[in-house]
Amino acid sequence: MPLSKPKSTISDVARVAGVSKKTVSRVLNRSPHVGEQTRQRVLAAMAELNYLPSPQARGLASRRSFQIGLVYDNPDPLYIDTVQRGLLAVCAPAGYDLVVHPCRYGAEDLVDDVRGFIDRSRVDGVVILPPLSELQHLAEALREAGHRYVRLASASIDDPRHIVVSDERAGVARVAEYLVGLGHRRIGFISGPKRFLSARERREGFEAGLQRHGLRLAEEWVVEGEYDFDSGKRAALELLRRPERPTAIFASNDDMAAGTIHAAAELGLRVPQDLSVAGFDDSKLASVLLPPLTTVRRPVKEMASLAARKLIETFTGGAEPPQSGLTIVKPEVVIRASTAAPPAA
Amino acid sequence: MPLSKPKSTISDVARVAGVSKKTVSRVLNRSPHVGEQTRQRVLAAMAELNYLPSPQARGLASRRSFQIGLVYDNPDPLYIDTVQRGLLAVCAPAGYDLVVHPCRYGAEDLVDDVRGFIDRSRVDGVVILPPLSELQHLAEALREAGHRYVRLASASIDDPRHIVVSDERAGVARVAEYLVGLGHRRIGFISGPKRFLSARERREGFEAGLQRHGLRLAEEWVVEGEYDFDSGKRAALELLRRPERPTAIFASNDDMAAGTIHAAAELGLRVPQDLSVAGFDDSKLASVLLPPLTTVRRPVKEMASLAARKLIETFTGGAEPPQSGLTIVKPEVVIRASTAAPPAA
DNA sequence: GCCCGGCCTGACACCGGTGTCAACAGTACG
DNA sequence: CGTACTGTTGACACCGGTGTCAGGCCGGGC
Repeated sequence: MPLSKPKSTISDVARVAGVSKKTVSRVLNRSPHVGEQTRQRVLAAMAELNYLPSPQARGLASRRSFQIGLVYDNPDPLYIDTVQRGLLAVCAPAGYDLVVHPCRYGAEDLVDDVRGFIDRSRVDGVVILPPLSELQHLAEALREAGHRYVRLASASIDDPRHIVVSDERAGVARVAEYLVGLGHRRIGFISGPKRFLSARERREGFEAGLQRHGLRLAEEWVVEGEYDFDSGKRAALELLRRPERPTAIFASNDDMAAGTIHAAAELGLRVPQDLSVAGFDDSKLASVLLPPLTTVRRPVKEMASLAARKLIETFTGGAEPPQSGLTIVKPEVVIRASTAAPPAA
Repeated sequence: MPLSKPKSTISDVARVAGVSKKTVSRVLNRSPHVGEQTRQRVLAAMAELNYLPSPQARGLASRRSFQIGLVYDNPDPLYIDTVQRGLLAVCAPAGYDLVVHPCRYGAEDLVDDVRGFIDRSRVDGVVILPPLSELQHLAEALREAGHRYVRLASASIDDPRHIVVSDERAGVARVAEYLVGLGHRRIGFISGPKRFLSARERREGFEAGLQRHGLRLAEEWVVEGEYDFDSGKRAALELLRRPERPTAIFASNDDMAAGTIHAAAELGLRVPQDLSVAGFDDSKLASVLLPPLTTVRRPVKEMASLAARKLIETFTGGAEPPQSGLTIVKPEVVIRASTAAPPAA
């Protein structure tokens, strides 16, 4: 079987354009010190020969791979997919490819795994998604090894140049206010595992929202789940079997909110007439559930694009470009049919 | 900021081990013609220096990138995620990285886009997912360009060495038989867009299943959807508003099945008492829907692993290894609460 | 008219591996 | 004992770019 057609090289282009390899290289890298006519000749030669530079050769000589890595362990595939598209929206035009590296949050050798990935693949930098992005020691290990990275996270836990933050606190607070506004007073809260920063952020945001209306979240209205359907259902059943039943439940992600809806059905409660349910993520689930779920949407794709831009900036940007300060995006509440006013007492 | 620590190179290893670069290279590539003691010395030196070969240098010299590409345009993120993990399960141990390249099925310049991706990134080969994998002209263009690829598809449409097939016909046939076995006779069928091979395959499978019980699928029981929630809901409403209402509906994927459940709810029909609903994909939706959805599960991860294995085989395998014949996997029916016997007449 | 500095350009080494080919055992064979 | 292998090893060019540095050209200041 024939290999791919013989590709033309920089030398071919140089010959056709009547210049040196180095000058072609300069054109390739948009070096400013190239005469306009020369540039045009080179560009014409490139076009004529259908020239594409070899990333390996470029990488070898310049110690850059023109690839960035995505490091994650996230249970929500839609999130991953959206992030990948958001990254590529910036990477592709800039000539970068995306190499994916899923790994395990709880793994003993997580740090070695990630460092090994970067060292082996020679990606120019990595984007780290939550919950991995919350691991301070991971980030520090990478920093020490001299690797470039940008974290996506739910709160500011890093140098502004290495992080994109979604202000989940504010988003969740808004849901709390919305529920209170509907008239709810007995509101259950299903939290994520406390070991995750995101879980703590969401809880704090919820409390902040309640406080703004003079209410507070009593400890007994909080049950901890594991961010998955089953734990959400269990937590909801626990809340709903209390003598004084909540009229609304906020689950810290959509999977647990789905579990809550199932729990309600099991107890013969109608959503939203008897119980309002809200979630977090605006996952695919949310719109397809019955009833469709009120939830919080983070601009995931935009966050990813911002992260890619930040990362690429650190490669190309000469000095420290201070224009890229702390990047914060604001989630929004998506109101659907799973929430309504509480039943008349 | 310091760049990553100075990496050790093959020359360092050679010096420490007291051999030539070439011998180190041989050890690296598992060449059989290396003395056992020499090999040990080299391995020891590698370990001591914490040596990792540079993929760019390897790639430059050997015209291989040790990366494979994933080319797709699929609306189901869980599918993508599962495929990625299945590919990596094989790629990682073999020393390959995965570069992702989502693209648009309907795009004018799809072929150029994909070829451009391969040429620019220099991936050693690509895996193509449905529905892109159904595009004959894409595969042919790649073959002509001398690129390696493996397709994942729902029917055999290529040289066995370039495809992994899931026998969706058989899977759907089994659902049909299952519904008939429950006692259903008036069964609606929501098909995918006819332009997709997968859609046609599923329909044929369904008809085959019915025929096995002496039944046939009347044209008026078939409505075409677009594989998404809304079109599924519309199609179901159309079926359910007929004077002679179906007692069961098979939707060609889970999103449309979810739409069907919503349609039933809108018409005041209970699932499964008044209407049985079955889908296809076993997406995340399926288990979380209320009621949970009877559906068809393809072993997606395994398919992806097989595809990766096939692809890598074509790089390394010397001659044509005939052992890798046509690879067919069988989907299975997952029975959940959305299906039951039809209501008594 | 001369010198200086800035802008363009090219020669050449080098990045870190692999392919080719030849040299050098050691062994079996005639 | 010479010959022909087979198996192991190294020298060296080369893959296709980039970094360094030097040189030629030009305009402006003295």
